[in-house]
Amino acid sequence: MPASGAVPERRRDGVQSLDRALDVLETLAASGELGVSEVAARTGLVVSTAHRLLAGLANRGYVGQNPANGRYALGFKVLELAGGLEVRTSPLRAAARPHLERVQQATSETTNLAILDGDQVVYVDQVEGSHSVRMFTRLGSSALAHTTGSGKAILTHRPPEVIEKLYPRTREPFERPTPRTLTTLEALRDDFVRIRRRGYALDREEHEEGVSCVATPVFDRSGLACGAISISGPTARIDQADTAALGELLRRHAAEVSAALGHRETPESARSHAV
Amino acid sequence: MPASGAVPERRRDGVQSLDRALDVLETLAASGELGVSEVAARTGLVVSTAHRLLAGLANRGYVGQNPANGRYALGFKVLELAGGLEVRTSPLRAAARPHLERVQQATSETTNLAILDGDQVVYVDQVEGSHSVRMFTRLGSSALAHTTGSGKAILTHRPPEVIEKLYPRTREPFERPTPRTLTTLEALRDDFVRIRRRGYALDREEHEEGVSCVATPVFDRSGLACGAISISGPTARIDQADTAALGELLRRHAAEVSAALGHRETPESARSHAV
DNA sequence: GGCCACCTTTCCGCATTGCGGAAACCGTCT
DNA sequence: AGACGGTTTCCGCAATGCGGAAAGGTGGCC
Repeated sequence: MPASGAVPERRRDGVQSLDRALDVLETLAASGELGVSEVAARTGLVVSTAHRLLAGLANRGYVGQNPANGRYALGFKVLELAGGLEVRTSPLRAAARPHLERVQQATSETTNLAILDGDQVVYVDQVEGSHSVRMFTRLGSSALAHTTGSGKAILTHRPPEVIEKLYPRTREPFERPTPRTLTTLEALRDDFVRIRRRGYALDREEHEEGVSCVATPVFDRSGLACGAISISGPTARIDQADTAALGELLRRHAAEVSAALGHRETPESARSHAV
Repeated sequence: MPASGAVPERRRDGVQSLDRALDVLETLAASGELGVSEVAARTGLVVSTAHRLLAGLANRGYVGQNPANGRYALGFKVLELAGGLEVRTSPLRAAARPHLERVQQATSETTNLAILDGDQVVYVDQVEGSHSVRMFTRLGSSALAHTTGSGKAILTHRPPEVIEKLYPRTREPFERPTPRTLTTLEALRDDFVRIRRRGYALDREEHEEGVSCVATPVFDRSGLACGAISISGPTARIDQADTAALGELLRRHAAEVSAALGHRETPESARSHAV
């Protein structure tokens, strides 16, 4: 592009065709089945480029084409990739699964298993609640750790220097999806103290208006808080329930999950890692 | 590339950088954590290219870099992609999950939920057996349908013209991972008849030496065989068990899963779709 | 039944993009 | 310290992928 008067401005990170292909995949993941031109419209690509990328992804099985209408959707090869990740979360998931189910049965609410990835939590497993109005977190989705019960439950047991690196004062106020979100390091630290005292973390509409969540951390054999299990649902219902009882229920199950992972329960182990 | 004497041979399908990036992802999925140079070695790329692709993937969260040693591994963003697929398998998985667990408890063997994708089956859920020697199928992995119990169970209920398109005589002998694999359309059809009579499919080391499998199809509300549930384990153990009883167990559970999906159980519905 | 409109797919010349050799950088082990 | 194994950055060259446009399909409307 001769670019009349503009500065060339050559950005040197990212590979264009790869970036665009990932846009295409994410678009399909979000929207289900789409035609080439729809993909092009949503990604801002021209159709011929969208088509080339889709064809390339289809060759490899990452997208599939409906033979009836020629439209494209995510292919099952992406599951295989996820399977590669799974080996890393597998012991945790295996240990937590039955407990998620029991907690779900006891409360009828959606229960989740989350892990920490940088400053985000990733939901790696869940059992859906039985209420007609229930939480729906897509598996594999992520959220800012400081805005969620699970995130705060895990962060509480990270050493302070890690916290300071993740949440430097210079970044205040932290991103704020709702008015109740904690936006300063001090507010977070205060909450960590409360969480440690109570034994469970609470999120009352800090991540999303109308939804609340109770969460407790899970520890692996090295004593690291490697994940968290949580109950989430409409604030009205969570408020109505005895949150202390929910917290206690989660704590008991979390302790069993930790034990299954080889964590030795010493009364202060949770505390020692906390400070 | 001046390419001394060779024919240019410009292949026009596939986007080079995308293809290579997918190679990188698949390598990481298969191997876990790798350094740049290891990735380069395994994919046949030069290190600078491998690094560029890894950096591009890392920008988007599809790979993560261990800050300690600089090595790369799959990132959690791939889970999010898989979550996009999940919405398509979700009702099936939700309906089948409890039954997989019960079958696993009753038999102590690994139980799987598989769907058909072209001529392959994809394992979309599983409950691991409790034996110390047990089947390990990675979630999201796929296998040639004609070599597996689940695949044959589903194919049995596909119309003959679909079967003929998938398995044309011209492709005989079909791919053959073990000596017992069925390699002709006729052999497959004979097996379909047996499967219909018995009510369950059997795979005695047709997919992998030493492992056998019993499987039954699951039907959705439109009467389509949308998946299969199966038990798999070492041939010795499967043989020792009463395969007819295993088949019957699976049939009962498969019927319940089908019912949960809205399939109306008419005695000949299975048969009518079969022929 | 035939035309039209919209969609997917293919084509091809141009220059932008990504390639890869080589050099810089960084930490560890001897 | 020095050397080695690794990651990361740099940069000129041309192969690669870009996108406008045309071709090929399909279904819906008159």
